[in-house]
Amino acid sequence: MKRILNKETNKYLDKKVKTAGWVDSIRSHGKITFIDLRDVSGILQLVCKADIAKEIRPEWVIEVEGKISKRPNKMINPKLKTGEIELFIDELKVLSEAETIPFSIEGDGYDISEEKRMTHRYIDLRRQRLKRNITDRQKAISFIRSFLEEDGFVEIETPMLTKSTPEGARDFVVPSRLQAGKFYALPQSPQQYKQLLQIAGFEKYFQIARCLRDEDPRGDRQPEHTQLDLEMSFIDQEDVIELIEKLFISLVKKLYPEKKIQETPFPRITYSQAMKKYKTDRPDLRNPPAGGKKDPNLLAFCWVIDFPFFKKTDGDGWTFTHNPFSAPKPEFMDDLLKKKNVKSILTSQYDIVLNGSEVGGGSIRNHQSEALEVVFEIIGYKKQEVKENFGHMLEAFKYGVPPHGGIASGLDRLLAILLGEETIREVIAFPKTGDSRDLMMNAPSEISKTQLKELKIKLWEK
RNA sequence: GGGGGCGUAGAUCAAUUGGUUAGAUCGUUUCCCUGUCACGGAAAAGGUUGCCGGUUCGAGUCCGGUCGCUCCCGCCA
Repeated sequence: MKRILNKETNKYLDKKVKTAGWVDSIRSHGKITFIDLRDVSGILQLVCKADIAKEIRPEWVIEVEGKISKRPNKMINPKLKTGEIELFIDELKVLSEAETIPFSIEGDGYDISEEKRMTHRYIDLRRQRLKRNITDRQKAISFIRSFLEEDGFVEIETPMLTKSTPEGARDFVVPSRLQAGKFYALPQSPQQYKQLLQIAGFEKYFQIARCLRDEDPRGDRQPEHTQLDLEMSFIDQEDVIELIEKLFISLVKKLYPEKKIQETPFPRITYSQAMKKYKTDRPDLRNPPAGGKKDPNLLAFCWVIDFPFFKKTDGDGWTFTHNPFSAPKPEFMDDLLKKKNVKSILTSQYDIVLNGSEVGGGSIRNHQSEALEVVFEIIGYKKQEVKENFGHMLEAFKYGVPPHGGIASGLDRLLAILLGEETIREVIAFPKTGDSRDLMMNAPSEISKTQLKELKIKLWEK
């Protein structure tokens, strides 16, 4: 007999079926025993004589065959999808025994230490809340994919092994064996590749991209996170904003109909207004609720625009505030080329903020190589450094560059907000801890002397 | 790199401000129970109070160190 899912048993009234799963709970009443069987689709109540149930324990994996019967009217459980039926066990087979699990998977699990939850993440993921989070995540990503594909976007994978760049976040580096002494970097974002894909003529690119940064994590930051990354040619800021608003609004409408978006189109606020009025560049625009209690279903998106392009470094030089490949706003192009009024040059950068969290950012890119070179000059790169680090970009810019721009949106943060989670760890299947370790795999870990030798790496004495 | 918080049973916490044998709930084990669904009832097991040292007649409690966990600032184009 073929095994069916618990949720499918509804269709097999008075028929014999086979199901399998984990023993969620056992309620013994002497001569009769009830077992809640949990599988990916939900819970099914099994009924059997005492002696059959006596030899099993919670979290054991079992397979049962038996007849599906309607429950007596008074015994219907409205909380279960299969609450009107139950399975009378004819045969029970233990597929796997289980030790007592180290923490309870009943309830939301917020009060259990994350150290324990992370060490046994595969047990924590049995929890209903996390099952929902992870499957909802997939639904959202699936929605985004089909939305963009219908709009003519092509999803293109870009390399994980790439080149370290000097500015921005610290890179994770990977030693090269074949080029001993040299290192790849894991991508902080597919920024350069997606621009090169515009030069290649794909015009509408997107990717559900993993981005890696070797910086200290927080509740809303992990060493690796997932972005919706996209880039388009022959467009301006309005096109990107329009696309993202349409995407986010339809995503919320389709998957979270109970949520309401406070204002559409999303309000726009300049960086200087935001700093003046809210003292932050990611303001929470949710209207204060009447009763004093925040509405968990309220979503207040906004765009923050008109960021300064440059800021002073600790020394007396300049650095960029967001992205060196951004174009200045058109009216500042002249100042940029002449390196005049550097402090007041505004970038075409736009950030999208949801309930006080930055959930995306992008810009119209600087597609003229002379202007890009000036940016590098302002931030003090020597000609040689520019050639070494960005020579490939400047070279590519010689061969016909369409005006282009795009955005990247942090999906972990977006999902965490939509699912009402405090940290993005709750929407990631296997997250890292607050100090970037994987407690389950015990990573990072030391590598063997042989591996080090092959890579020609000598460890520093402590 | 800097700062804060925490470490007591398998889990989550308590212990009246230093005083008898370190408790509770959940979980676990055994027994009873034919309609439960967080079943119910009875009983039991389970602790080097993270570790080392100090103060004290006496330390889970105070002090120093150490290890571990956690959050925040810096950092994160």
